Amino acid sequence: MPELPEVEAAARNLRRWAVGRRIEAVRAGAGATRIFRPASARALSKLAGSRVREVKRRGKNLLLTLETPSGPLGLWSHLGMTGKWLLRAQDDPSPRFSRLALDLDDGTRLDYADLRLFGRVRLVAGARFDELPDLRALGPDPLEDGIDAPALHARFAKSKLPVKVALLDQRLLPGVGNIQASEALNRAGLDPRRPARSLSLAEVKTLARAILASIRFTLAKLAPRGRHGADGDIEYVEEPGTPNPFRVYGREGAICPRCRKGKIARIVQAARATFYCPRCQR
DNA sequence: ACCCGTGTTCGCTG
DNA sequence: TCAGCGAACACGGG
Repeated sequence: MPELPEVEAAARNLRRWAVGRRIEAVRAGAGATRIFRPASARALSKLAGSRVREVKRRGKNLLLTLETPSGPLGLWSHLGMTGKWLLRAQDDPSPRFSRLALDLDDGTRLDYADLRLFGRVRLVAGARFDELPDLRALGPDPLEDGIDAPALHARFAKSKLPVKVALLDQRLLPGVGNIQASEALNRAGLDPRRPARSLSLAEVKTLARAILASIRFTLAKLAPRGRHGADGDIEYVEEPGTPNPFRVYGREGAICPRCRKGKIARIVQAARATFYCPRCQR
């Protein structure tokens, strides 16, 4: 479920699992050529023998810095819709849909698994992430840098899009996705159909607080999901059958958690589902 | 069988 | 040049 909170959880996992570890072997799974760029065997081999130095996150992007004999190497990972980094013992089989497997020097193996293949993993020469246009275009990260409400208000003033759709623009607020947009607008009491340009500065400030609250709320629900195995330090993040952790997303027909009177409605905006309370979101 | 899905990118239009 | 729109990507789950 990769929006900012899930990607942040992935970044924390990767730090615990891999920082300081040496990558001893690399294996490409089915579909690797689709997610891994460049997909050549030579590019893959650059990973072997490197050591993981640092894991950062910007929006939904994971930025790993590896140290190779010939200097720093960047590994940029975007989870798409269904991407996950998972840790296994090297003796255990890879998870389903593993596309890339990295054997670490402590007997564990990092697997990048991705059912739908919308995720991407790519090498960045010299770990110079700042030189990549797609990354440079991203606005400040809400969790790391906070939200500059006046700046967001100024950007909204130029947009003809409904505020819910405008929130998905990663150049404004990287990391906010379809779920967090619905969640934050409900918390803020704002109608997702309103033109972004119609929001007052006070409303944008309320929305900014709501976005941070929603991200932190979701992150707190994700954090306890890591587990220690009985006889080792392997931690699994997957938790099948967990209940819907969201307040309005996926809850069409439920009583609104904000006003406790309206019923959550589902509408479609820009071909994506939006959940909101028609009674209290104005 | 049909519809839906946490994200991004591409081609087209105005 | 660019904001906005719809389709495309891929494949399992309900």
